[in-house]
Amino acid sequence: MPDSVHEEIRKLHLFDAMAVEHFQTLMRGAFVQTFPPLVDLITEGDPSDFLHVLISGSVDLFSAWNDRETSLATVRPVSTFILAATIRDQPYLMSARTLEKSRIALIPSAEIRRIFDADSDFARAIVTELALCYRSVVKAQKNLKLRTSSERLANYLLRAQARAGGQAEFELGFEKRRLASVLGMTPEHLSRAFKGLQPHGVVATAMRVGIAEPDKLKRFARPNPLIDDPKT
Amino acid sequence: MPDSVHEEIRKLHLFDAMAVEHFQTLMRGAFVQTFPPLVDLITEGDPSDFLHVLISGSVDLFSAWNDRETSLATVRPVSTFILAATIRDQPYLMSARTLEKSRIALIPSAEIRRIFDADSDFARAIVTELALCYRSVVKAQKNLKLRTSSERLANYLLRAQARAGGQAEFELGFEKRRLASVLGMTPEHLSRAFKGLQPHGVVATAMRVGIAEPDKLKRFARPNPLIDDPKT
DNA sequence: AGATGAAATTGACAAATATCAATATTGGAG
DNA sequence: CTCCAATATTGATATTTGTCAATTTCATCT
Repeated sequence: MPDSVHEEIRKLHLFDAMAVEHFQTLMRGAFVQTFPPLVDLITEGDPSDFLHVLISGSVDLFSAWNDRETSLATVRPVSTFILAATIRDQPYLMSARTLEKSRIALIPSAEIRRIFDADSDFARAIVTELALCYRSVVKAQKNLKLRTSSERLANYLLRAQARAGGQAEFELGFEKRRLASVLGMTPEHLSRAFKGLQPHGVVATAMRVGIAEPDKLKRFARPNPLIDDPKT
Repeated sequence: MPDSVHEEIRKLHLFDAMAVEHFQTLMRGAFVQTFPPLVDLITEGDPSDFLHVLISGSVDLFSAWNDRETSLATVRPVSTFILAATIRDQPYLMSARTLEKSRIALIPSAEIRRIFDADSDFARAIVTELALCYRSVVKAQKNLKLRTSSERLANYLLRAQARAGGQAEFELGFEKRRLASVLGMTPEHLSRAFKGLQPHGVVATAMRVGIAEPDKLKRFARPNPLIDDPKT
């Protein structure tokens, strides 16, 4: 594995405080692989053999049951995924597939657990990371249970706009069918939801979205930091 | 705070490995209070001043937005709640209220964070606890996004039966209106969902539920350990 | 035991969301 | 640049879920 990747992983909050020798141990057992788009990386129910670190590209975390399937989250670089399964040495709860060509570092879970026992700085970093993950799922749960689909879309667009730097017009970033799944609705319904937001100043063309009057949209969306702010 | 309570808290996985002196420090700053039913303990958005440990009774974790409200979980003794907010020193994401008369130990969050930095055994225990919490919310999310309300009810009943020791008839444990909220539906709809499960062998009378033919119900519910097993 | 108020159920209806089929659009491959 | 296949949209309709009002059941207090 090239040193530049080491450095990038080391920069992650999860790894930046641990002892050098422990980090090197982890990296010795790890390897980097490049995957084409739409490759299944892990399948829910499988044993959690590797902690994954997404270096570049993007990954969809999803789950299936009884012929239905839903997207639970999108992983963007540089970050880890399926940390909880690794820590608990339990099967994955979600499946993962690449959305585009992606470079992923794989660190053996057994090593992670071993170093976790030996390095308390690493253990503390894991706590912070897990608490953050936990809170983000709680927010997703509130979003889903307390809001209608249009409200979820409206708030999603406001968040996407903030992520894009606050400009009035921005790229949607991924396919509408996946957005629909993330938001918990069908693609057809999403299409109509976009239309329903037109009176609130949303202009959607292909992959670009414009928010004419953010205040107007906000009056409809009623964003709330306890649901929508990824930082808290 | 009486010693018997110390012992009970000490028995919790979260506290059973930490150094004695650290545990005692925590207990010195802590206090126990008894609350009547339906008392608001915490309100989402408030700073997380205390880690709560439920000694007896039961507590509803819920959230509100825009005049709507939903139950997210029920806490049963003996366990902690709002650990993630405490660790991250961030506002609570959920509100909490007692469902019945409850005894609750309150441990100052600042102390928890201090000992967390000093005691690596404690830090490790927190990791395990958080990973468990995280996975349980992911399961709840999958339950909500992949299943219809009848399917959620059916699987809930199977889990409740397992919790009650597997007997054919068992107590529901709490009000149907709250069950409805937990399952993400209205009380009226829940009432109809119960009826809809009659052909699958469910007999519901007041607070008691009977499952005549578990296999029949399972064929409809299709329980899945990656959603329904609280242990994995 | 009877009265009382909350919770649960039922019925009629409305809204939200999904499904299916048809058409339009779009982003790439050659 | 054009065609192709996937994606997105639209329309019509079905299903699921929610709302409101009326009624019944239940638990509890006296």
